[in-house]
Amino acid sequence: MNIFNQFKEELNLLLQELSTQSILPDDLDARNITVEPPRDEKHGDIATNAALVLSKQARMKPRDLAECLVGPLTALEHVESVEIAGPGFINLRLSPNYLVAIVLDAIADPNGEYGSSNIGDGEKINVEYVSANPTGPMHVGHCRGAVFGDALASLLAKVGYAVTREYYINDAGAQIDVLARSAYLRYREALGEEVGDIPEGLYPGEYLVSVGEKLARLYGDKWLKAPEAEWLTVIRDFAAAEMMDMIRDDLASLGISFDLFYSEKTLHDSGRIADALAQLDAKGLIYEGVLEPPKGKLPDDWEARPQTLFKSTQFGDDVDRAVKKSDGSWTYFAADVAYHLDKYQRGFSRMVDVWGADHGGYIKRVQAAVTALTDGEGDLDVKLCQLVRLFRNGEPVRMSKRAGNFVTLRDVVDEVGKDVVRFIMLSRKNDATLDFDFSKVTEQSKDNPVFYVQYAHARICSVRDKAAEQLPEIDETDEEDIDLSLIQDPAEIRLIKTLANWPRIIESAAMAHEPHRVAFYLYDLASDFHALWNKGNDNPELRFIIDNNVALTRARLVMILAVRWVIASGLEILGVEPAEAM
RNA sequence: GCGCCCGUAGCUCAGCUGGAUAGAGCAACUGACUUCUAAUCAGUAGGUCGAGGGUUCGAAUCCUUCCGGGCGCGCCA
Repeated sequence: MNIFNQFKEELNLLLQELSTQSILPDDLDARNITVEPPRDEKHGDIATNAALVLSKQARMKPRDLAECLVGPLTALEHVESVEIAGPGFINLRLSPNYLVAIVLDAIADPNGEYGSSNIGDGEKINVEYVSANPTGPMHVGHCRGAVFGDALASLLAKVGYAVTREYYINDAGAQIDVLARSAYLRYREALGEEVGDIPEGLYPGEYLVSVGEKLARLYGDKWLKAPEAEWLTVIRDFAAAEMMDMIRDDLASLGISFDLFYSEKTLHDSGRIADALAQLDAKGLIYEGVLEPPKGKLPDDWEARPQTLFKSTQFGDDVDRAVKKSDGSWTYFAADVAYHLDKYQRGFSRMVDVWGADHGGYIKRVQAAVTALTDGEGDLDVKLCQLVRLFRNGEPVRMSKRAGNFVTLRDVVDEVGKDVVRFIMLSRKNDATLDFDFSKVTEQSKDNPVFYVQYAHARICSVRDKAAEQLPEIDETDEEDIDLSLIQDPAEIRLIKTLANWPRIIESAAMAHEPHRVAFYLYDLASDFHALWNKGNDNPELRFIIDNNVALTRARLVMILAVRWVIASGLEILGVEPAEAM
């Protein structure tokens, strides 16, 4: 249920009617018409720009066209008044009783999840996120993309997409050999060898110690004197699997799980990369060539060199891209081409990748590959997550990878909790940097949005319990008998209007791939609720529980329980548990 | 040099894919606690939406040129 969509349908019917009466032309393009809540309450409950958008097509002045619509709109049920404003906006005012009833009934409806919709129409969509190299534990930098991707996936599911959450394991590159060598060193250490400082170029982290110990238990001294060629593959696979276990645990601490972990290595082993590149070749998009040197500062070792290139420029990229290294192996990009083709072949025309902002330069080439391989059928949206800057009491937290004192995802979750991390990570647009202050995010004040929203939820639970205690007869009221027309105060109506907006928020957030809008909405909803609560402090008649008035109390409980429901529903999308008490 | 992202109140940020007089929070000032949790609320003040030009009924939003900041820029992942 979405009252704005509902009125848009009514409006479309009216427009058709005007077409048959030849007041409007037959083939109207109504796509740009919006039916939405006006920014200013004085403009009523629902506003439409229909007359402005259609005036050119209708060859009428906007206000004249609007005049034609006023009559039929006024005749609609529950419409209290219709006004033409400004250049030709049409503002509708609904009867307050109707507005209250339709919103609260929709939220209470056990057969429909208020806010859910089916604009996705069951279409498959693949959301790929995190995809951290399996070479160590996850650090805070991964955190944001992890939460963002997870919440986006939930959001898309909420609007009717068939979502697959996917993690691409980069287990094929040189860094995985480094992991193997690092683990091998720890293996020797576990067998009693003195290894001293970890050499430059290997991973020094303590987390590999237990991997070395496990290897020692598994293989004894079998690899101790063996050349690298003999142990590399075995230890590499073992260590990578160990790292993935660790990463899965880290993700679980954030409440994140995936439908599929996809290994880059399998792309190489199965010949899928060669297949994908052959497809591009068949389309005439692969050639041997020499790239222009980049303008400006040249890399020190730059030299003209023939390469196997993909004509990504044909699809909007800035330069053509190499798919083979000089040793004949595939580039990372080649694997990614095959990976995205594979997603498409698995039925995902729609794909979303969540990357760190430092990968921005990579977007065009992958999109070019998707367009080329799917003849434009596939759609890849890439969402970049900007940096998270850590602070403690306003002071930046210094991190250096070399010193090994970088903050891990687990450190953060252990200190402030999953819910705080998740909410804060979504409290900014993905492409804006985010400041995360350990002291601020655990503060219990409205400066902290997590707390503020949780507090509203907890307060409602508190009222609910209090009401059951104070007015036991309340439960005897039949659901049908609740008189919602008792909800009349302007602050109450404002709250109802905010609730009415929830389906629009979900829908627009999902279409824009912007889960942060949900977090901002919840803050606004909590704010409306807190405002109403405090009006009850000033004016006891506006409290939710009115001792001698069961009917009114009942109606108000329905209202605030609706708020509670929407908050819980929104938090669920964000992956945050609502608090019953604080 | 080129590409992408960003620039909105003193600070941190929203702004519903082009709508009406640009909104919150923090900080500042004024006020509300024998309460359904004051962990909150109400009010005041604060703006050339980086700058110029363009598109149109209408621009913070789209196009263009500058200015300033971030990221990236032939085989890394």
